[in-house]
Amino acid sequence: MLNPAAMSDEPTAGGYRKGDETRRRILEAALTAFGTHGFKGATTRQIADAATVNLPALKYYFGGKEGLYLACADEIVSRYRDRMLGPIGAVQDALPPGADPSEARAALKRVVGALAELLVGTREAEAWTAFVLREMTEQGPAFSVLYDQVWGPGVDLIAHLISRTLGEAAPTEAARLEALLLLSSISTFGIVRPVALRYLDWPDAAGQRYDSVRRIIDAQIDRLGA
Amino acid sequence: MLNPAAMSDEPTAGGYRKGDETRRRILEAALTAFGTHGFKGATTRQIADAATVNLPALKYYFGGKEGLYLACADEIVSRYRDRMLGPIGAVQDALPPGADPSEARAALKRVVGALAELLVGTREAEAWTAFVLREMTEQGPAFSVLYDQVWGPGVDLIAHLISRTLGEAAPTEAARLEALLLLSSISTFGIVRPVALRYLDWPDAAGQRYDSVRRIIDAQIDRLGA
DNA sequence: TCAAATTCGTATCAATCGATATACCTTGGG
DNA sequence: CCCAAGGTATATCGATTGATACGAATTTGA
Repeated sequence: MLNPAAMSDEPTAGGYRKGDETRRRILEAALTAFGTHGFKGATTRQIADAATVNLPALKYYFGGKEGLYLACADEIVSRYRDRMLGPIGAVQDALPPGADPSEARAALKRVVGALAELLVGTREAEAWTAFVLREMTEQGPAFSVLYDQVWGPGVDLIAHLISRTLGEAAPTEAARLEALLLLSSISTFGIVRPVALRYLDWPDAAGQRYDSVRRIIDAQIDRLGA
Repeated sequence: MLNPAAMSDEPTAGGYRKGDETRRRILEAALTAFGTHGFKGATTRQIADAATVNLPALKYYFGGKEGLYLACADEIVSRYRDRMLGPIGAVQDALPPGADPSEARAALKRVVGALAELLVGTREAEAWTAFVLREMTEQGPAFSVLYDQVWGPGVDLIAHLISRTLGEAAPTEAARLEALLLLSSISTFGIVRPVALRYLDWPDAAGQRYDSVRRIIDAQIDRLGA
């Protein structure tokens, strides 16, 4: 086969090893570049250079710039699921329909905590968050997949947990708004992290520092419905 | 004079009237374009077309694309001041050093409310918010002016009011973090407004709708220190 | 009204970017 | 060892972009 990009999303099926590794390097470089500079701001040469491959490799593996962009979106969806589906599933299992509001509050803390750790605590997620938020703003080619697979479900889940925390049967408009604002604050803190760290005089957001963020968010959740 | 861009930031001094109007049209189009698509994403032809001028007009009035970008940053600073300096001054006048925490809380509500109205309630501010937040992320040529004149003072003020609300003499790290998260949630709601409105089934963010946002933020402030 | 300053429009250049034609090297099954 | 499939590298094309040379049109003050 001449062009892996024409087949399924997964790495080359039969598979020489080397190709998958190259593919991964390109994807990694593209995530950073697109996240930092946006679709138009990132150039294919920049990405190829950062991945230490030559220009045609991008076409070879992803069919072109837009294909690479969409592959990045899929990768973000995949990584989001890898990190969040566990916590989410555990929460839903531990929260039967008739559960207590206090249990819902604890579940909300767990989910939001996991999300905050992902978005605020890891340096790599900076690019993903910027990528997703940018796509929510510009509504580019990857909008629908990111909205349907990441943003929408994320807000829905948090809105649902908030509403359960408040003792409601189903999310009210206020609960959904509260969920949007909560998710927004975490997302943005992820994006503007360099500036936020500079403002707080923090060298990084690891360890104890990240705990401060989590403590504040937990306090916000504790005060829900007060 | 051949090139107004070479002189002071303000509209042509001696001044033919028509030039100022053209200059304003270009600036308006550029704010929208840069806010929506970023520095590289927006093209000079696009901006010229939207402003119904020809291409060389951009060089004539702003010296080039980057000059126009910086002029946009200055314009944002200027508009931010026009809308916020009033409320901010009123708050500081009404809040002497020995004031009660409850007064500080009311002041915080007024300032954040004014900010929320500006960022969430007006459609034009969508571009400004996107512009500022993008610059905080990418740290482009307009970073320092926006950080020094808008972002930094804004967070500082809110942190200060939060700390006063909590009865502290000076902002602690927790207060500054809380301020960052509060400002982040408002900013992002401004950026992703189209998506947020779609999620909430709102046709727009005007009137009663905007009141809902304000009510939630007020409730968050009420719960501060609880 | 006239001349100077200002503003606007046409045409075009040079650089950059995404894409690709084409040939060469590498890998692995037989 | 061979050869087909997989992977890499060089060189270049066409389109777009920011910039600008140059002159025409308009506005202002005397």
